[in-house]
Amino acid sequence: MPGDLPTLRDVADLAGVSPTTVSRVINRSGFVSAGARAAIKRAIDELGYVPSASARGLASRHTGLVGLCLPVVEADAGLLHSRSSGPGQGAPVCETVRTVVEAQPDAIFSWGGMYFGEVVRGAEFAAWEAGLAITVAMTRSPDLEARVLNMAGRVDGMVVVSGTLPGDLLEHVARRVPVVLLTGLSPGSAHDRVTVSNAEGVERLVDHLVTDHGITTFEYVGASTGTPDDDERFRGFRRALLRAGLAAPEAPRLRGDWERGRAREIGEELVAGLRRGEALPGALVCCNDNTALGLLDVFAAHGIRVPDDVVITGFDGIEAARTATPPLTTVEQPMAELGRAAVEVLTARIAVPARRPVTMSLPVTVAIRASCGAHPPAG
Amino acid sequence: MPGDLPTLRDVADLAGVSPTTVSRVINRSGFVSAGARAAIKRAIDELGYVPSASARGLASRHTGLVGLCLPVVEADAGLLHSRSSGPGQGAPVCETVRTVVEAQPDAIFSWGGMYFGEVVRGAEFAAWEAGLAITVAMTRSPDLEARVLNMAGRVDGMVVVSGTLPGDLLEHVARRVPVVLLTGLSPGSAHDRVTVSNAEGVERLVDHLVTDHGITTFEYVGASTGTPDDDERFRGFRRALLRAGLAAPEAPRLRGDWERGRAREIGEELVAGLRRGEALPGALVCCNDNTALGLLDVFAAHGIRVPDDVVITGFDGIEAARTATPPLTTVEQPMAELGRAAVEVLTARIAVPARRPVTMSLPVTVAIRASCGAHPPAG
DNA sequence: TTGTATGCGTTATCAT
DNA sequence: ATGATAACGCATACAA
Repeated sequence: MPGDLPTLRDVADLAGVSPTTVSRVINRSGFVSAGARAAIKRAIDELGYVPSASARGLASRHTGLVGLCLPVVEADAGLLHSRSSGPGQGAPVCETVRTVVEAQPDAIFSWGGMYFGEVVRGAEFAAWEAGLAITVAMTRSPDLEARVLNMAGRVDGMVVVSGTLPGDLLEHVARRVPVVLLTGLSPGSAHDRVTVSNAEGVERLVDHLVTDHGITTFEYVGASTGTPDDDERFRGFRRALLRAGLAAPEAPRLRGDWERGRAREIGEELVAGLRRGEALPGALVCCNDNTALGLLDVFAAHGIRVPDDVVITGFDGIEAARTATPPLTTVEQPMAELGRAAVEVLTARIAVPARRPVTMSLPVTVAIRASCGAHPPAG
Repeated sequence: MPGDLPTLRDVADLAGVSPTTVSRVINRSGFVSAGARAAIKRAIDELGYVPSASARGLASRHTGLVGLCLPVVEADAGLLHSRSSGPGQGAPVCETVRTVVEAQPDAIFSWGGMYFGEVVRGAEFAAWEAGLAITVAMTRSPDLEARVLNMAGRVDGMVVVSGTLPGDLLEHVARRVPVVLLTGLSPGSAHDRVTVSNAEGVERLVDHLVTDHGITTFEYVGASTGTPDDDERFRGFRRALLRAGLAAPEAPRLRGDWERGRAREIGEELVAGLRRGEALPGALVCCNDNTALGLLDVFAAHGIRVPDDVVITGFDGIEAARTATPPLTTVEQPMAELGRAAVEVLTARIAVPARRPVTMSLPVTVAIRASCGAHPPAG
């Protein structure tokens, strides 16, 4: 068939050499005469030849691709809902301009405020450095298993944000390709892992609250039980309090679900308690920024002043934390570095499959801002 | 070899059926008895079988992958520079916490302020809906050609942000897979294209400046010559002025390069001119937000008040535009929608290769904010 | 430095 | 509903 794509054999024929020789120049294996190389290059762009990754992968047993499994977050479902007629029929040209005075007042951007976008960027960077390409998927519900296995069959290794895959699926995947778990540790698991210093971060943050702001009563606002990152962060919280000789609960007494919506409900309950005469703690240390921002929303609505009436802190360092009112004191995770580190650990694992599992913990940054009572840096 | 991965044939043997039948259940082709299907499923997860995408792609002649070529932007090179020892040897565990009072004062995030992150997100969404996966690459310099062709050989189609690939490379790629150009039109090209209403957006914006703010003198701050998007935007600028009966230049008299850094230099020149007695125009209409933000930087430093002394507007709608001081009036591009639309056009093209090229233009939103003198919405 | 032969794991075609 | 068989396009021993 003339409409067919040119193959390596076509190039070889046109250049008057054997397929092997063509393969050699494609793979830069050397041992090719200058003349042959030139003839082949000419043939390649005369034919517009592009090597088939499928055939290469099949023959060489590796693909040069690494996969990234990201969680799907709150706003993602709601976004991108404005279905148009679709590009299927004809030439869909629409020339419209809308004018708005203030766009997306409370919009929560997806990918966790581009939070995971940063991870992708770091991962892409590391992959590029290693001569690899990346494929990305958000693990959405219908058909999750088929799609994830599909990715597993396509890559040399996968980075999985922990918690995004059911355990059995994860193990199925891991039987085929190396897996690096990102952020969050399930103790005893046999996989490589990249995480951040969750406990140490919160510990330093609380130290600051105790030492520099003299706060003595604390409440931790956690996520649902059994979430490794949350557990770690609470551990740091508790440790700091105990070291300071303050009372510390055995477990979080307030629990959200990482999301701003649920945090608002918790905020409302706190306000209701306040109305009943229950005092607010000196500080509410939240498991993440979204939770803290939700509380901020509610307190602002009820005239409760932060940090004057209560101090609020977060964890993550999402963009919205910096631009919140007041700006949020938080523990910043190096998201891009996490992505990069995960891919670096993965490539190391691919190179040496037998090496025992490694855990890499990245440093975090405590960002002191107004929500804990800090004054803006003197101009 | 026992360390080898199980194949479809292994599954067939264990289930006591032929490879064809196994293939049928994997591909949901139907025509398989319930008994056979059950036996096969059991065999699959007993063996931990995962189909090889390479083999599938080779046999079926399509991969279920679409590629995204993104441009590499200003800050990307500088970011991610903090090389550590690398995870290569041993277990690299570092537990550190740094404390900062205010992080990244002027940080320009990469991916154009996550600008292209939004595109990726939209593309991933559309791909997912179509049962496809995506692979992403920033087209970095060393080895660009090899890497891009690599992607081309791996996918069923590619979305290319226009301007990121040299023309001959683009054509090489396009000889093998369908290509959709994103944003920016090179007239006469034979590819599908997705863009936004550049001209209309700026036109409406200038209309607003003329009608509602009574501005009569304008200057357009463009990008380097021959940039399609910039040309379009200038066209809208000029059209609006002419319609209003105002003087309009034939071409931009001020030119940056899309980046904040160069924009600052332009700003300095403007300030120098002012010192020499040249008046500022009523409004500086910029080709993009970064350019506008650069001007804002310089004017703030020199005590020139925006919008009182001069009005500044942008284009794009990046996050930094919303949080700038003052918030920037701009034309917002629907980035995620662009990504989605591009992939939708691509899948349509893959389905019907012969159809003639389509151009899809997405509506933009004029976001009126303080930098043009608008008052915040009444509470 | 170059060529020959074989097999990678799946789908597709054609039978049955 | 199921099976046999032939590609698919390349890498990789191995031979020359």
